[in-house]
Amino acid sequence: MPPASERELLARARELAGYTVGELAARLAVALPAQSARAKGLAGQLVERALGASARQPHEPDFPELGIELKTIPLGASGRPRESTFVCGARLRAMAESEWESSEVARKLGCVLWVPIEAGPAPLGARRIGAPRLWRPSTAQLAVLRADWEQIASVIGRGDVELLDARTGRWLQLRPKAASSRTRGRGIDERGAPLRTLPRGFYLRAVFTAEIFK
Amino acid sequence: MPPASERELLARARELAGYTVGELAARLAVALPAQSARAKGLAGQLVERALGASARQPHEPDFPELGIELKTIPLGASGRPRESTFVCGARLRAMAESEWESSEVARKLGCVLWVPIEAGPAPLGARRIGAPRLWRPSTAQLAVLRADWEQIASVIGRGDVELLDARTGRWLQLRPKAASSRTRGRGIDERGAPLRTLPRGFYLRAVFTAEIFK
DNA sequence: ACGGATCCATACCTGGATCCTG
DNA sequence: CAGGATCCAGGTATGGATCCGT
Repeated sequence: MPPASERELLARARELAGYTVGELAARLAVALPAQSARAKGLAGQLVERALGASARQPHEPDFPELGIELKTIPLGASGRPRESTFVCGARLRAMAESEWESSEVARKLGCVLWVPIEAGPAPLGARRIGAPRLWRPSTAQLAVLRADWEQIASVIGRGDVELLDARTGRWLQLRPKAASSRTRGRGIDERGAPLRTLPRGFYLRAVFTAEIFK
Repeated sequence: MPPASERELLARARELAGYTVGELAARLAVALPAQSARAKGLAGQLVERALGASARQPHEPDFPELGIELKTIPLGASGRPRESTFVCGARLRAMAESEWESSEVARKLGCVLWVPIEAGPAPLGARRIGAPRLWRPSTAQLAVLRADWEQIASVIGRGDVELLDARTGRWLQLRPKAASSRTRGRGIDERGAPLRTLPRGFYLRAVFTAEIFK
């Protein structure tokens, strides 16, 4: 079921291009909610299944053997991304001991298969899947992403996550990642003591992913 | 919905006595599985709901305001318990810093409302709920429970949980508490390093609970 | 008889992302 | 426009206990 090679993965992804999300859902026998707000991550999960992404352990890329991460991304009529892209959850307690090279962000972004999906206002079922793009960051891109990550990680590592907001970082940012603003996860404060705080995640700004789709 | 006093809780529990589990399930609009092996904790959950146990945070007793823990217990025709009683899960990593006075076992056992339920072989739906008993351990009982707990906790605290088995402890024992023997939870080894091991829980032996129902 | 194994319900967490005001 | 808020699916952890082979 999982693709045996990068080549096979790409071939499968190309076959999806042109189909609508509704057609894909029907093929996988999945019902689409009527309101798109009720289906936020659904298209991404359908594409995962269609491409044979493995049931993975947390922190693993979608295709562990290939080291490839899958991301769907909504493109507007202009061909530009309409939303930022979620990269991964931020593990606040472990951030102080993390380094860029071994970070989850670096591993997730090392190689990404982007699958564009037509953005609204069309109903989700009518939106078309686009041509996939396999991307590895350039040296210049990596340098910026790393600088953004290191800035954010150092603040979190000091226990000052509450001082950060989504304005930090040129291309990579930290934003809430939770069911609601009342959700609490585990972090650490300035003294290293346990702290219940809003869970956060790393996101790529749309201005950056637009570069990839230029 | 939660009882306002010990008196009110006991009154509610007395009203349940004499009903069958099937009658209680019907009143709460819950279906009983045909095989009793598929319904292991169900009677306990039905009684919780019938008595108004609060949706609690983990580590809290069932009735936090009253400091009372609810336990159902299967009694055979002889009036003796047919099973051991689960007390609470063992938090292997935190055990080294725990003390009996503030332990979850001591808090759970400080005051227990026992609700007997007729044991098999009758089908679950036909088993009758018995007369409740509000129990606080005697000084002598507490001393033994504490000694058992301290013996077990010291071994866990050393990181030697793998050396323990259910034979340790006169009245309180440690046994597996998991979906299967392959399940793994978080513990620590002799050096304090993280260890994935079988989750365990504290249980009261039936020879002990038999004392309470003498 | 009892030590080890297992079963259900429900809450919580994580990964999939997009929604929605000011 | 974009920062902050939110929504679903699926897996894991926990609390409710009893099952069952030796």
